[in-house]
Amino acid sequence: MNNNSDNKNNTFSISELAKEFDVTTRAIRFYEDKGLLTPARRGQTRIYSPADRTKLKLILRGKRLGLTLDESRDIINMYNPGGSNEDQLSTLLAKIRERKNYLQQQLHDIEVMMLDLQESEDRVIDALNDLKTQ
Amino acid sequence: MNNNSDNKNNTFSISELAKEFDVTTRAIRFYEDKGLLTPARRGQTRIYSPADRTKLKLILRGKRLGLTLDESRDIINMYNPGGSNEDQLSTLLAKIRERKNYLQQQLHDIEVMMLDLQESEDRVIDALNDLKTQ
DNA sequence: GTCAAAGTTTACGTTAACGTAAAGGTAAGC
DNA sequence: GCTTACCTTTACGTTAACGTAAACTTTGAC
Repeated sequence: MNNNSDNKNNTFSISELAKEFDVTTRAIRFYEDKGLLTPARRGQTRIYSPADRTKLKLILRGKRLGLTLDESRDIINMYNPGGSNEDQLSTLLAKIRERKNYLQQQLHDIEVMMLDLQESEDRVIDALNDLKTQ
Repeated sequence: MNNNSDNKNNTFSISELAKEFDVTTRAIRFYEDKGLLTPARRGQTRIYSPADRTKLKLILRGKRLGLTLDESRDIINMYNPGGSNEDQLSTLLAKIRERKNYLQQQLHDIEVMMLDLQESEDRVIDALNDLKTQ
């Protein structure tokens, strides 16, 4: 056996995750600083579980949707109720629904922008054809 | 007639637009600094046409989708071919398609996140029901 | 043992997108 | 003429999300 960090238990090194998701290790450590990830350690070295990997995935998805890291952390926390107090649950429910509404708005924005771009594309294609059949 | 800036020709003052879209006048001027808007002037005062208003709308839509102002400017410029050179048109076409791909990715991200949030919402609702029927 | 690759911490630098004064011009209403 | 409301420019401040560099340790391969 020659290279890979972990062969049996499925865990990941920081550079493995960095490669897989095409981010820098600096970024991953930064997410940890901000409290979004809390990998285990073997000595000094960080060891990432599949759960950590999933969280990173969620973070990056959030980024693509224009969320801040704080917002992504909130969303990640939404996935496991945790505090079972009724007030907390209600607050959480409200947040979830607010998020869904925002996503709904984004969906609409994308639809409209897609249509606009499609029109632009059509016009550009027409213009190109005009040049060629000239 | 008592207040509004313009009664006949439909133009807008900076604060009118600021109110309508719920942004600050500072932000609107900033977009101008960055070359995204170029309103007419009456003396020093900025006067916005419906076209300017539309551009502002595009900018804000872009923001909601996580675009930078530079990217939004690019997109706005995509809407009118302008330079009719063939190379330019091809480049433009490529950009448009790249944008569409990105939006496609975002659509997928939203779908997935929506589903995840729906599951979370269901779980939270169940938890709340459990508390009440306890 | 040593060399390169990958890991670590600490810390200063950078960019985007405005916020927030400061200091002043202009026009309407009283 | 004075206030009030809205406009202007100039300019320094701020936050988020890392980049980049320095200085050091650990580890597998030869």
